[in-house]
Amino acid sequence: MCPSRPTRDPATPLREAILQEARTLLEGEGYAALSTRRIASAVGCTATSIYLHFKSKDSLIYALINEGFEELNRRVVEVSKGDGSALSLLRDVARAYVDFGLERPEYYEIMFMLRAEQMERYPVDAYRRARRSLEVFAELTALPAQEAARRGAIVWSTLHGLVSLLIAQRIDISLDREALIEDSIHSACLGAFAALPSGANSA
Amino acid sequence: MCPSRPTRDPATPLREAILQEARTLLEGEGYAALSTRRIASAVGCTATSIYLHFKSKDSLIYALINEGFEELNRRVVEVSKGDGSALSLLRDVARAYVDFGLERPEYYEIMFMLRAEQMERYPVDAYRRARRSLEVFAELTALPAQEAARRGAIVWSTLHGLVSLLIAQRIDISLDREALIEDSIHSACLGAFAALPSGANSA
DNA sequence: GTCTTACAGTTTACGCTGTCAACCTGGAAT
DNA sequence: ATTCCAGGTTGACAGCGTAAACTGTAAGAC
Repeated sequence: MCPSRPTRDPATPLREAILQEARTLLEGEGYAALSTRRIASAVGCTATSIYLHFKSKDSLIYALINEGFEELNRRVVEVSKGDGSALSLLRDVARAYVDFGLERPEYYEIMFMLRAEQMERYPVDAYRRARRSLEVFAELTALPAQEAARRGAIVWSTLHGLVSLLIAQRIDISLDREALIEDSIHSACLGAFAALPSGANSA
Repeated sequence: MCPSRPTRDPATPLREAILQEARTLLEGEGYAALSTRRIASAVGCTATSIYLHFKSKDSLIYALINEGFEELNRRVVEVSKGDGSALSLLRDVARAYVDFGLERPEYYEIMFMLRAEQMERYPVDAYRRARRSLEVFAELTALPAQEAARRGAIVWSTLHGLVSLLIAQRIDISLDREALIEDSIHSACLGAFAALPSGANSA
């Protein structure tokens, strides 16, 4: 009758409560603030209880990463279904990608800026699904598979460079941010369609 | 007369020995392996002794970051002094940047892929020097300052996207790596000189 | 109605991290 | 001879991820 510890709401199962708190913590204080003990104390359980529902801290993070990919995929695929020229569609999709990164920087960070090597192996099937957004870049080039894959990678890496540097606040703040984004997207799309040197050695 | 602990060589001062061991550890096992206790035990002193020579672990890392920037700057500035058209010079400089990242991935990681927010404030003067390489991108465009700065940022972010994704091994390994690099560099240089939408609102 | 089993938590503990405060020690200066 | 100090050590603290052992409780079987 005198619960010294903040007993949690038994209505929502613990797994969901943990995920919810992890989301809150990630969005509010960033990846660095995500610790099993902080999640547990906010949720009202012990740190080790998390391991009853997640194999490891990494696998909990992967659950969040998956949610991020679901939203990114949803946004990108939706925009890719619009009408217009391939170029203007690609531009819209690129814009959607950048917007996602800037609107949900904490999710972008765990999805794309975490060193993969030091994390447990990302489940293979999840990985396939995760890359869906990136395939859209390739498909929109309407090129043969191999060439398209390379062009898609170029577009993606260009946008990723922009987003990751903006998120990390490494870009000179005196620059006109919106103009930079617009120009970068334009440049990325150029890279998708322009004549490039390696055109010769594509199968 | 029976030194149970591996006594260090008193010829080299401790500060240099710590730095040397940090370099070795970084290059051999990556940033994640850099811990004060590992450095100390390899050097033959205690972890707290590191704080006699560095304000914090972060400031030790900054020393390594500075070394990285010195090498990058040296490479980039050297190449930028070559002769050839602005476009071909920019391409060479871009190549030098990418090569640095791929040849010294551990340094590239601490220089550009560490989240700055969670680190102590980077010393301002050091920061100015650090960005020297990036200014070269801007200068080579031979445009008015503000426009050049934006174009330089576009080139940089494009190359950074490529390098960081390659280092993190996030790019489909079935892609022809060399062709991807070549095309990306070409695309980045296009972005420096092509007509871009925001040309109107540059002062 | 009691015994068994399984689940869903907790407690405790281990080894790791960065860092601080207190202590020690040898040599130079007074 | 005494003092001072630079340059080290020891020990500790708070935090981390996580493994092992323990506990309470609910459902099923006899």
